[in-house]
Amino acid sequence: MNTRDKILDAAAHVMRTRGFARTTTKEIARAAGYSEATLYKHFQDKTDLFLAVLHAKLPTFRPFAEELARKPGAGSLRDNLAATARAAIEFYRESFPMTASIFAEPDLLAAHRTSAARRGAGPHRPVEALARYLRAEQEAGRIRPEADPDAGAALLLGACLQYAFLLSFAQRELDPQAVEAYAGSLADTLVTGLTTAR
Amino acid sequence: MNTRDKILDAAAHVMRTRGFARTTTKEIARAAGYSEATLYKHFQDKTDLFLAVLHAKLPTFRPFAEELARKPGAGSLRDNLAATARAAIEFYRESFPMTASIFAEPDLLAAHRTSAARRGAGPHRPVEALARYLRAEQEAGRIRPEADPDAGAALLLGACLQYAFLLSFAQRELDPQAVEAYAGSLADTLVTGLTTAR
DNA sequence: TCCTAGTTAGTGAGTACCTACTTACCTAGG
DNA sequence: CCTAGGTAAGTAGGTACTCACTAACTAGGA
Repeated sequence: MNTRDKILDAAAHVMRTRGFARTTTKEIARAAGYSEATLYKHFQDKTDLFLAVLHAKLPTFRPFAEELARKPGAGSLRDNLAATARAAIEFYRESFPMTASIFAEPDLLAAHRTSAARRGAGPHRPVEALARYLRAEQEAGRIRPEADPDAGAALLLGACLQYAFLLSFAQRELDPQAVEAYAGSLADTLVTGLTTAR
Repeated sequence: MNTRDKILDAAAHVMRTRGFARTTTKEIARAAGYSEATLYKHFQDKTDLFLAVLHAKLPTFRPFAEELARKPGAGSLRDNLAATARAAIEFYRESFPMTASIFAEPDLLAAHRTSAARRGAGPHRPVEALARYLRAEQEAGRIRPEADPDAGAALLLGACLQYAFLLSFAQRELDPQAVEAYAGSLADTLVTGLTTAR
């Protein structure tokens, strides 16, 4: 692992523990095992370093979205949704602390938003992926035609985001059994809504 | 309005615009129209001031929760849920920037969590209020008995939280027409799920 | 095989600035 | 005269960032 990556690793670690705003260049340098001046050989300034950390270390939903794209027609709709909910809770749980803390720095938020948009990333992508899957199931006839796939996707993933938010707020760990039960009842409630005539 | 309240107002305003972490005592004092030293006549230190701001200025869901408690049996379930969604989006939209930015300061988050718990507030309260309403409707026979009111509440409010989150991230204003349509399709999707047999 | 010059990766010791917080003082009302 | 509310002018410590420097390695010409 080269120096730049070591610095990114250390910065991500310090950001997660000390919090975004309280992270100092001195602390990052010490955690990485280099001097402060070395940071500035590899990054223009602190903002540049933070954007690089966000780019490199924010978890991505892409692998699961790709799996979801292969699923229409296979497996039960309910189980697919429950699996999506479990993956989404983990995804949001991992990304939330870092994402939320960017809101403390409006300037950084703006910079991150533009750089993320340029890369085609963004927080709405999971919802879009799930909505695409639901539309495919709708065309395959497994979801009733009047249903709204966008609303369905927003409901399921919103509940997952909220779950992760509450866990972060309470500073609790994930309990796999509780997640399993929660994801299941979300899927049950949602599927019945999507598949049953009024 | 007394000095203390003026300071709280100014602090809340600066926190919203400059961001939580970047807010300085000097800036608050200037915005309030007092000297920096005056802040310390009214608050012990900066943390004490911030906790007071959070206590005084965080929006509350209580008025709407109370209205919701009077509703079971009156009006259509769908319209009640759509109204709840609209209120929740506004509530989350207002409280999210401040709430999320606390995550940048783990120490402050912990302090706020304990002080909020002591006052009986907390981010889970809206979900609980909605779940209580849904249970009442279930007992009144307007929701099928096998449905899970907790899951229903989590789905609806989660989607609203997510909507507010995305708006904050995109730094867009609320578009009442879009909110109306969004809340409606959420309620439609959810109600069908809660009221129809499989 | 040496000598030399350039490059790369890193650092110790600062600097200029900003921050939360304090002190000594003032002033008006009761 | 005392006290509550207010201030100007600090202080001590922390912050991002810079600069002059070193040591190790590389390339290439005589």
